[in-house]
Amino acid sequence: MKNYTTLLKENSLKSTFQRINILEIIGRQGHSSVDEIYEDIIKLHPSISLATIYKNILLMVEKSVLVEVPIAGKKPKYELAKEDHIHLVCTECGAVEDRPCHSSSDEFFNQLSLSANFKLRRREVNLYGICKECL
Amino acid sequence: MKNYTTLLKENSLKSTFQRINILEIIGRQGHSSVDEIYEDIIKLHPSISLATIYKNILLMVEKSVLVEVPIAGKKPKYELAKEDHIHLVCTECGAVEDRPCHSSSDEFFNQLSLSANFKLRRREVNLYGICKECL
DNA sequence: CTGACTGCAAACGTTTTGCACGGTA
DNA sequence: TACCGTGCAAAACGTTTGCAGTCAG
Repeated sequence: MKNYTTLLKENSLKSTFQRINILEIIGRQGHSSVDEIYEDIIKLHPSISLATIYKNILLMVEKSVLVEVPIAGKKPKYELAKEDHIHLVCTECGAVEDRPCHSSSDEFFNQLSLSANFKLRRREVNLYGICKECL
Repeated sequence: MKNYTTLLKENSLKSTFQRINILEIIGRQGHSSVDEIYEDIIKLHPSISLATIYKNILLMVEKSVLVEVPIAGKKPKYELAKEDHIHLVCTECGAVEDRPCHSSSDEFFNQLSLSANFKLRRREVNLYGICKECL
């Protein structure tokens, strides 16, 4: 487990109770929406403001501490920045699972970008379907 | 060019001026947000209601005539349902360009889903970066 | 000690809803 | 003609903002 205080400081953000908690929740849940974070955090810190969560998520996405994961038909989720991976998104229960990438498709995406004169910054692969729990 | 009246009827939707126009705009622009559709449609049909656009987009997504394309940090766009493809999303100007898929990465996604006991329904690949016009 | 961060409440923009009217099949 | 679809206005919702007080460094 990563030290979140250090992570924040490396990105010139002050280490506050609120931020640490947001990061811990996302770290634990894997992928969280603003609401899921809020629901979870008020258990420990009942006076936290939703606005604080919004402000911090915005800030941490800007600083690339967090990554937004947009999901068709749902509110976006947020995850800790980490190496590229694939999302399996369950359209029944909303769960999101990570899977490792595949070097040959990555290479294909690179080539494709190159040939389109496109400066690639981020890849996003979401596979929508029904997870094994929901089947 | 597809006949939109037929497309609507095949999906048991009545063919109205408003729906035809929404489909034509999306067909012409490729990928459109609600606002872009609205801005464009009021030129021809100044009395159209935004609510009508929302209702119809929702309906046509349900009927799989349209597909929602969620985009990190932006409002979602909508495209006509068609065969799988890849999106090049420019983070400068917001343009979205389509590119054909690659059978070997498709095969990888199928295998991955199979091994995860995941019933795959839809693939979504977005590559974020800077397009050649913006470079 | 000082600037950055927080909580609150109000403001804002977007999306949804209910209803009376109008248009398609 | 019977329903489905539309436009309008209001309501609901999610997100952002400004500000006064607080806290981390």
